[in-house]
Amino acid sequence: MSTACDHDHDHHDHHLDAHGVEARLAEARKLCEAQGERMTAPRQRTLELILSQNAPMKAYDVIDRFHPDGAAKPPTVYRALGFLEQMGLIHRIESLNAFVACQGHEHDHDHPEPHSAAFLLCECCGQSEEVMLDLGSIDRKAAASGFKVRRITLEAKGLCKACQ
Amino acid sequence: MSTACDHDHDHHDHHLDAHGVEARLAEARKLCEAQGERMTAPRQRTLELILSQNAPMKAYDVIDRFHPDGAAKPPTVYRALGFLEQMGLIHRIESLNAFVACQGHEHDHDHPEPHSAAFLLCECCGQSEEVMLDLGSIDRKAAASGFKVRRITLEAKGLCKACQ
DNA sequence: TGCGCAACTGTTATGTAATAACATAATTCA
DNA sequence: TGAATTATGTTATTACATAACAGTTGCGCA
Repeated sequence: MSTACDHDHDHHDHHLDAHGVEARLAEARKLCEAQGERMTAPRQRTLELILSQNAPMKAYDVIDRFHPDGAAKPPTVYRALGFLEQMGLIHRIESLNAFVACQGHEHDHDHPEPHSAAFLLCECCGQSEEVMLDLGSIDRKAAASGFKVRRITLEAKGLCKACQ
Repeated sequence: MSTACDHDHDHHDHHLDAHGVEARLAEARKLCEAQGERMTAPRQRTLELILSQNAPMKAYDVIDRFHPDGAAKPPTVYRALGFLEQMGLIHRIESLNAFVACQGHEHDHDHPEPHSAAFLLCECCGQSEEVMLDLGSIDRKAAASGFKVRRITLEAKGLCKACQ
C-alpha cells in the first residue's frame, strides 16, 4: 500500500476530535429518526469508530476495536456497515476494501441514500478526500451505449499535497 | 449480484469465438515480445480463459478452469493476472473482484502499461463495457486540492441496453 | 559450452474479507 | 397482549489474496 517515504503523515485534514465525533453522531441520529430508521448501538459504535479514523478503515479494524475487550463478530459489523452505507453516512472504497465517513457537502443529507461520490486516495499516507464531480459526461457516454447508470464508483489514486 | 429478470442474457456483444480468442492471443504474444516480456504458458492460459468469457471473470473461476482436470494453485493465477494487468491486457474490476480483457480502443497498445479505464457494468446480465472518458475534470478537481492523480478507477453500475 | 544470474513457476501454508443460516431478542402496532 | 417486523447473537463456512521458499527455465557472457 504505502510507498516508503520520510515525511510525516500527521496532516489530518479530516480528523475529528471527540467533540467533532459526537456532533456527527448526533447528526446521524437525527437523520435516522427523520427517516424512520433506528440508530442502534452496534450501528452507532461502528460509525463512531469510522468517524474517529482520519482515513478509510477496514472492516476487520472495526471488528477488532468494537469492544474495549475483544473483537466483535463479523456479521455484527458488516450489517452495521451495510446500514450506514444505505443511509449515506459512510462510503465503501472498493479499491481498498475499506469504509470512510461521508464528507459530502452538496447533498446535505436531503437525500440520505447511498449516493455516488468520487474519492482522492493518497497512496502514501492513506488519507482520502471526497470530492464532488460532475458525472454528466459519464451519463452521456453511457447513454450513447443505451446504458442506464444507477451508481458510480470513482476512485483516483495518487499523492496528496502533503505527500508529494 | 443479478436481479431477477426474464429476458435472455445472450446478447454477447464482446463474445469472441475460438478464432477471435486466438487472434487476440497472437496480438498479446506480439505485444509481449515487443516489450521484452515473456508470454509464458500460465499467462497465456489465464488470458485465454478471460478472453473466452463474455463478462468479467473471477480469479477463482480462472483457477477452477485452468486445467482440464482439476484446479490450478491460486498463486499461479494471481501472478499471471498481475502480469497481464501490468501489460495492459486485462483490467481488474474493483467493485466485482473480477478481471476482464482490455477492450480499449484509443491507446492501441502503444502504451502497454496499466492504464485507467472506465467501465459500464450491467447488474442484470453481468456484462461489462469499457469506455473511454475524458478524465480531465477529475485531474482538474484533484489539482485544486493539490492532489497528483496516478490512476483512476471508474466503474458505473446499472443496466445495459438489453436488460432495461 | 557451461557458469551464473534473473525471471518465472510450483507448492504449502496462511492471511484477509465477507456471508449463509439459524437462533434469540427488541420494537412496533393492531 | 400477541403477531409481525426488524435487528442482533452465534456458529460455521465461503470467497479472495498473498507470504515464503524451493525448484526450474531462459539467457547473456566468460
